[in-house]
Amino acid sequence: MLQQQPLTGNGPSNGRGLGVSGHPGMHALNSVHQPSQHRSDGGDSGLEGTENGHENRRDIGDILQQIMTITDQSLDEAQAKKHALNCHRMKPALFSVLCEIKEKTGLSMRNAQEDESQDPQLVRLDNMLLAEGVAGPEKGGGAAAAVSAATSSGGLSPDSSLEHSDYKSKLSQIRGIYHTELEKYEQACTEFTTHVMNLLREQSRTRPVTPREIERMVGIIHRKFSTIQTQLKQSTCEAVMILRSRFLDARRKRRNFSKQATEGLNEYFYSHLSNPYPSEEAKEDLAKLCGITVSQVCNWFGNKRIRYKKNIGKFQEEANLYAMKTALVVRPGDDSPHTPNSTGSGSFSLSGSADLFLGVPPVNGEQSAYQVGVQSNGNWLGRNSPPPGASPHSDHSDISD
DNA sequence: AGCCATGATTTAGA
DNA sequence: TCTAAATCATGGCT
Repeated sequence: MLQQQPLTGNGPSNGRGLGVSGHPGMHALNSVHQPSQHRSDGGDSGLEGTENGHENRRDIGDILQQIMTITDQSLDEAQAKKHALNCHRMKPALFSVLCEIKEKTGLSMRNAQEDESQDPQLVRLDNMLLAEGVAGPEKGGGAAAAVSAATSSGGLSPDSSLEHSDYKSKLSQIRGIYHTELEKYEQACTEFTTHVMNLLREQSRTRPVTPREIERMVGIIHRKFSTIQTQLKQSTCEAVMILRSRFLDARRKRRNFSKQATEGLNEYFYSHLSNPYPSEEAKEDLAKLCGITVSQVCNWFGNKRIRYKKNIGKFQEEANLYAMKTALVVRPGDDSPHTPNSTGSGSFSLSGSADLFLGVPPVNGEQSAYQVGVQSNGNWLGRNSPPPGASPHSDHSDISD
């Protein structure tokens, strides 16, 4: 590399100043030019101390002169000069001077602070897309996780597999669009970068283009495209969120339980009418039996209790129906206490015997056996909350006492 | 469309 | 944390 020292700090330039003194970085050039005005001075430090140094300074001054007058010449002349400059033995020196000047100009300052540090927002979006199964590997992952989360927390019954596939297909649609767009952007980015790099390479024949400048330019392009990508990711996230909220919003997708499930729940309810508070274990059994979640069982019992209590008369018929049903399968003499499903039979008939102490369907609108039994015991209908430790395990005895 | 049934959610209390 | 009670929101029937 050529030494730069002799090119700077050499006193005032001539009045002509090469016509470039207005440029922010051109004071250096002025200084560069200056030696040409004092060619005979000699005796300076560095290169100036040698014959070679004098020679170099004179050459650079000549080159700059030529550059500055180039616009006054015809195109052919200019081309010839350009060629001459390209072939000039001092070209590398001038080139490095210009590089140094460029280094100090706006481009280097402007982008200094833009240097990469991962955008936290982008990281968040990436993580979310990964979690949702939009980004990352195609199979399993987020989509399946979202679906399983939906079933476990939202309480969708297994027969909502239709919705699952719907959700999956919609998610894969979003995924498809996302990846297509992402690919497009990446391709465009690559193309554009290549184009710009070619352009810079082309320009590097006539002006100094440092690798760092190319790097910065590429950085700028990538940042621009990354902004677009962020927007794409944001939109994708929004789409997934909307899809998810619709899918998970159980209210929106409320489905009545299957007849079998409702029957199972009712059987338990009416056979434990004196204390319709299933234990945790019983809830789990019921959930399993009815193909619903434990929380749905809780909801159902909560609703049932309050609605039954509010309008016992309305539920009389239903109560009688289940009383008959249950009575039919009661085994005479079987009074062993157990949870409904402890036998694993899938029927609540055995435990039902406890509350069927009257077991007789009422005739034409009279108070039902359940009603009499429950009220005479002053149980849950008369209180605001269940007794501490209320459990179906103990409720068998509280009526027959 | 209107009504009722029903599953889910919210709020307050113990 | 569980429950009662009120309320919301949807399904399904007429």
